[in-house]
Amino acid sequence: MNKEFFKFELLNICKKTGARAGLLHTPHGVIETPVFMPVGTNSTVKMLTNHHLKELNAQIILANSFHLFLRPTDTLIKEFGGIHKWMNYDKAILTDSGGFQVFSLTNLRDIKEDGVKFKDPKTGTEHFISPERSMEIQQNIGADIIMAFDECAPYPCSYEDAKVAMERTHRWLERCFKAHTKKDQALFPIVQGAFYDDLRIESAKVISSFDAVGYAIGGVSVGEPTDIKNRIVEITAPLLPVNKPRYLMGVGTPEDLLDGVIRGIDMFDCVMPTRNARHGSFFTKKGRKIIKNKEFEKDAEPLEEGCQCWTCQNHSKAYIRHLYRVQEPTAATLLSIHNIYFLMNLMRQARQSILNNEFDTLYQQWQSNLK
RNA sequence: GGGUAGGUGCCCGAGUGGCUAAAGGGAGCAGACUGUAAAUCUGCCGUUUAACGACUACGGUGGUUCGAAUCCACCCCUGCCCA
Repeated sequence: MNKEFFKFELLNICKKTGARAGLLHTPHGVIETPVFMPVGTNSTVKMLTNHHLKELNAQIILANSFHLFLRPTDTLIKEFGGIHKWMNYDKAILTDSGGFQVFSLTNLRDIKEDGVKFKDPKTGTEHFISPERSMEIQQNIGADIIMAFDECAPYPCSYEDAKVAMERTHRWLERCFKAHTKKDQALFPIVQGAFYDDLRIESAKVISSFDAVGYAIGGVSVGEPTDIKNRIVEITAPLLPVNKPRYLMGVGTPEDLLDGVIRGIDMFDCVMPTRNARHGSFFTKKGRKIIKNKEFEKDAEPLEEGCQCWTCQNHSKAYIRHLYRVQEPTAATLLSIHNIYFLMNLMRQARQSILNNEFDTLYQQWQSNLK
């Protein structure tokens, strides 16, 4: 165990909702939960610099070991003294294992018991990643939190396929823990089981039997309806150790985050704020908006009234719309800042309301905002 | 004045007798995106109609033909070359 490096303090469980607020201590700072973690696949949050991340007060970001293994290679990052030195970033970093690529690179991979054969999407070069190899890669990269190498099943998915993927994930988890030796890195196991309640329950139990710093729920937001996602989280989360952080992988929209928090989730990540920013849309309390739309042509107001993000403090919708339409990359930067701030700020507000035992009020407020 | 290349929908541009409301871009309008193969992808885009359809359209006018953006005649305009 990594008790000298990691500690989770569960500060409060909202009396009305069961939502949780806590502190996760890492070798690179304390993370206030619930938290939204921006995704920086290639060791940068797309369109942003470390300066932006500091301004946003990001406490932890993600990177992807599969992508970094291909380029610049994990060994190069190790030569540079690990990912924190590599990208000159001193806050916490989490790397995904490559498990999600097992799911998303459908036509470029071949899953076997030993591991997965992948083709580099850019060059076609074939590579092999096993649980042991994933651990080695992630230990070379050197993030604070590393993820188990799992198999994420698609939606929809037959019971048989879901079961096979889940059981393999469990066997791989055993191998991950055996291969994981660095004490200053926390290895999070991942619950699978697709959208079958009994599989999820079984997986949650198996995963919980491993002594870990935190636990993740994977395999959601792969195209399923919201109510199914919520049901899965609802039956899975309570089966995970109470006094450990719970990470819902790949989620999501502002509403998804609140849906997760109220079901006892502490950590989230999603590409949505940054990808949608690059594609021209931004979050508001009244839902997602598209900056290129004509309605914003002469709109002198910020993206969101009262928003304290740097973008909203400095620029109008009309200006950002113009930048987007003439394909100035700065538009994507400005929208990324806003979107990430929006989700991080939502989690800050959630945290405060949980500490006050009134998360229900915030939750209901959001529901009515959207109507 | 002579020669030559051309004039196509908002713009660029393909098309040289029917399969053409007319390829493909761009612009415009709208939409999608959930552990990032994504600064990407999708739909609409002459007028009218809910739609079927109807109407108008390939510089202009006239002609050949069952049928013309495409062939013929004359005219107008533009680029380039020579005087």
